Amino acid sequence: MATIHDVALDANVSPTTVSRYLNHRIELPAATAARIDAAIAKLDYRPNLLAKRLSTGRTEAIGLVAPEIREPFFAELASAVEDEADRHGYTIFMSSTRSDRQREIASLNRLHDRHVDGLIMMTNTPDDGTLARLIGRRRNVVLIDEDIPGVSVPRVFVENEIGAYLATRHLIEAGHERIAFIGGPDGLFSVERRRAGYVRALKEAGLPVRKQWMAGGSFAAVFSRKATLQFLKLGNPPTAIFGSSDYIVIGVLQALKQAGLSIPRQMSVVGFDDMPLTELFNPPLTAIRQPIEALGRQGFQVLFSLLKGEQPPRLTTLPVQLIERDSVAAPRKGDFK
Amino acid sequence: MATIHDVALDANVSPTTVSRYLNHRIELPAATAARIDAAIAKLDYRPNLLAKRLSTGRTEAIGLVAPEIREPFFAELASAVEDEADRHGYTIFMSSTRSDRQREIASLNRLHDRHVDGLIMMTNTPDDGTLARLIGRRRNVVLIDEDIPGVSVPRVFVENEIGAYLATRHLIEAGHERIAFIGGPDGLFSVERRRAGYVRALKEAGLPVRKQWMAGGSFAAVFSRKATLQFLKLGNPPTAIFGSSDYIVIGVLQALKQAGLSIPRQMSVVGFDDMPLTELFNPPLTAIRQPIEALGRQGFQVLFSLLKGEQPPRLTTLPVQLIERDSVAAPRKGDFK
DNA sequence: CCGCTTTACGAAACCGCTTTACTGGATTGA
DNA sequence: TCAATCCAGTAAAGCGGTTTCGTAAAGCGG
Repeated sequence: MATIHDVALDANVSPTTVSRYLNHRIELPAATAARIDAAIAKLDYRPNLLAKRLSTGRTEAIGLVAPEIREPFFAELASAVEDEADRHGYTIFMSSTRSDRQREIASLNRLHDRHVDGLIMMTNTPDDGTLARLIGRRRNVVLIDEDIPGVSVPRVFVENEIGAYLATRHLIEAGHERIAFIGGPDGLFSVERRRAGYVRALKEAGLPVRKQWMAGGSFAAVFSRKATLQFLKLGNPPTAIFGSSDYIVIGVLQALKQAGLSIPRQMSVVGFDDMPLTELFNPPLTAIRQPIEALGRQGFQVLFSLLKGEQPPRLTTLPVQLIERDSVAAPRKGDFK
Repeated sequence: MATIHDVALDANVSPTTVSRYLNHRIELPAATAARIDAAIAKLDYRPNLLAKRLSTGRTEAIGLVAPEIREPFFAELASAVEDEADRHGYTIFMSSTRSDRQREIASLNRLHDRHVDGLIMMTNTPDDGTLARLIGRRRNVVLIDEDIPGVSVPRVFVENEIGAYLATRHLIEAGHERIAFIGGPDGLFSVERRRAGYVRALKEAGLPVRKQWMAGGSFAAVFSRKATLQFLKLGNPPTAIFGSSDYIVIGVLQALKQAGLSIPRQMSVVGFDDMPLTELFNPPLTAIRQPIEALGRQGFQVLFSLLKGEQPPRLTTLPVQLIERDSVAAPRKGDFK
């Protein structure tokens, strides 16, 4: 394969000139430029990226760290990041952490190892400080979707509290008074915010906030399935469930199906995320839509400006939106139990 | 940051020795090894990957090229590849081609540019020879899921023909005699195979193969929706539809909903892929399951052996399986039209 | 004790690009 | 006309590893 030397030789200039010409660090007389262009074409020259990277110390790649890239929410987000990155000449490395601390740390170390120039990080397991400490030492990290307390890197979030408020109010407006909430892992920032929005809507409507109608602890579907079955056993079961993530709602759906309850006739359900394909669910899911695409693009933009040495905003908050489909109806008192 | 020189200095050996020790190309007396280990720990030395890559010419990264990584099928597959790659010390670059030839070519060029050591390639647009020519020049390419005629790289496919046969026979056994088939883009290998399986099942059962019950041309949901509505307008409409991909079935579902037909009472539907979440669809989808995970892992394995200079099998074919859910029932003659 | 093998390691070239510091000649301003 | 400036480049030193070739010293068999 041709190197920059071969091109230089053929064009009768020095490698320096070729390099600077290609990197737009010099303006050459048309004749010289033409000779170089001709040589490049003739030799089918392609700069050796490996050499370039060693020389510049930059990889023009960024890492995207998510709990599980195969899940629609993250897949969609990854796709947006990739597209935005591609348009700026960056490629992306993806890694799934399976919500495992060790894998999260390994991803962070990739940044340290110059695998990538920067990192867009998503986590959904509460940090005990390990992650915060590690991130504190790194430059060029952007946090997306979920906070890690104690770190000061730029963050891009959505309006979690408002979204939960909207969802809950939607249920209240449909006539529900017994509304359950299923959150995710305890201590997780977004979960707390969503719980806060739920509580605010209830209080505002003068409805009681009952501990037995609130569950949490994990995003796993098995968990929310159990929680839902728990709810159904109550003497005073909820008539609606707000799941603080669509994954949680999947478990809710499974539980209701298992219990033979029909949605929304016997139980109304609202999700959070509005991840792809939920409109094809049975029934099509009413949910708070996160601006997944915008989240990804903004995430890259913020990282990009960080890489350029700029000072991006410390916090970007993106709006959410209630998407009404068919999983919410008025409650039918005494319909069961 | 500490370099190999610093370590060498501290351990009182040469960089050569450190390098060879770290790459297991030499066996050192315990004392020397201990000195090196100590120096590494003390200086928190991490090999500069960029230098290593330039030096070896290897990146220990592979590319994964798919039409659209955000779609569940590819997301799942990507996840499997990533996991398998990770376990062998490889990282993966993903890119979505949006079924765009230019983007496919760009991905291939990444391999040429030493971005990656190898490529796992998926395409779903029939090739006019461009791709085949390009791939012919590249080493270390593995084709997954879909063929490109005229290339001789290793391939990993599923039993497309058998899968379609199973799906069709399943419908026949349920009592259907008017079974439609919606394929994907014309000329696509997997689509042809699936059509062949469909035809074989029909013929074997002595059922007629009718052109007006067969559609094709694209994987897009809008397309299959139109095709389905076409079917419904026939004087003699099918009572069951076999969609040669779950994406196609999504369009079918939309059309049937639009037409107010219930599944499976008025129309039975079978999909192909069994991508994640379709069990939550309305109704839960009966489909031929592709072994997505195995496809990804095998794909990596084959590429890996290619990278090691071995001769992997030219063709690996993985088995499929019929997953029965609730979208198939016996036809009810004269139920509509 | 001599020649040979093994052990333990090192010097230096190399991977291919970028970048800093510099130069010889042409142009310009005073 | 002479110094200053600009133009069009260049030589050479990195970047930080790997790898080839080689050697001094120790071990060993006869």
